[in-house]
Amino acid sequence: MAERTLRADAERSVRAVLEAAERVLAEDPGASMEQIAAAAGVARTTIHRRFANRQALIEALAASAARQLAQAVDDGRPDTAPPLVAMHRITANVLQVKSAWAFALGLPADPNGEAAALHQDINRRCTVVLKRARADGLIDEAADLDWVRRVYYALIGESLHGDADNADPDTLAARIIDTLLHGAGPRP
Amino acid sequence: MAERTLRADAERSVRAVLEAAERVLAEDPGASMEQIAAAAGVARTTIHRRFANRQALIEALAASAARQLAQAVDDGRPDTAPPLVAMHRITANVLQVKSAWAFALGLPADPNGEAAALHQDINRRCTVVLKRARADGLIDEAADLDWVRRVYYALIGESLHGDADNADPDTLAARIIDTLLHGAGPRP
DNA sequence: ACGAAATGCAACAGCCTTGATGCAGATTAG
DNA sequence: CTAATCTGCATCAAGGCTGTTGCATTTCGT
Repeated sequence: MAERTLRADAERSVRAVLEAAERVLAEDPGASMEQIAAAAGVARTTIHRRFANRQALIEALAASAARQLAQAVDDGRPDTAPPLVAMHRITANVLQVKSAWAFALGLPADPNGEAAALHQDINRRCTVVLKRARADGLIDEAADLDWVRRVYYALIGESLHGDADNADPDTLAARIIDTLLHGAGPRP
Repeated sequence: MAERTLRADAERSVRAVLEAAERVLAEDPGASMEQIAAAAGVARTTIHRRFANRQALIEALAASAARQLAQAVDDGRPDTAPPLVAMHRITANVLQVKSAWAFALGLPADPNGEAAALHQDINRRCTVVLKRARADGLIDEAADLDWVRRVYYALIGESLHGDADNADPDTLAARIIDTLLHGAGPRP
């Protein structure tokens, strides 16, 4: 993992390839290295110099995206901010990262890969926030927190499908949390 | 569309191929025709006799699955049964179909294909049920029904990810509808 | 039982993709 | 500036997948 420091231009190439891979593969998961290289403005051989296999590229892509997602969660201060505030900030942050790396984050995580560990860590932090929310009376005592977390993820994922929809992350986040906590039923 | 009546064994082959395609492609969307043929217990050439292209096979798969999904919705009597009953029955039915044809139903629908029309029809029926539920006071007057429908779909999709989970469709359906209507917040 | 339909098998050509290699020129670090 | 690094380009071999065809054999419909 600890690759010797790359030269500046090489690092730029790697980033360009990863971003191009996200764009191209999102539209066609079976796209060729050639297509990815073209989208990155790079020769195909350059990709092969940095990533041995197609799979190596994919794993690097997944790991990169997972790191950004973990950062997005951390930025919301899940351990210290008031639960409702943390949930809102985290949701808004995650929405942005997920919309930019939808393909990479939807990848089946290799159990021994870096991405899997990161996702597990994210799950932990998410559960922490939910527990704190429950302690504050925001979530029902009897609720199955694992199910709540899965519903939360699903709501985030669904929010991203709305294309030209209201693209403001804060508005979307508000709706997600409102739906998560209160559902669609009539308000008192 | 109106293919001349196939002989009984031919029809069996087609079914076997579609079921095998669902199984194989769900695990590896890039799997070869050879793998699908093997899983179907059929020679690769037989597939090519019934489906000109790989794409033709995929479209047929999507259409077949969409038909079953539409049937599952219809079986819940969305127009006549009491909204809550219809929602529960439809959800349970859909869960079963979706778990059996997850890959095919997740396929990007060709706008001019049969599958797209069916999905549109399903959306319509779903909206009808939701409107009836709102008229009965089950859903808030101010709720955005389009969002509610999308959340409903997302909850169904999420429920299928739980593998060896509680596999009883009725239990899962009950949780889905409860979450959709009330969320995770504290109960009165 | 008879003819039509369907299947398996083998073989083929065409195409695309993957990796690898060598080399000349551009870019960067110190 | 100078040497190391990086890149583009051209090329190559190997392998896999697709779609098709011909023929012998089995299965079905009536």
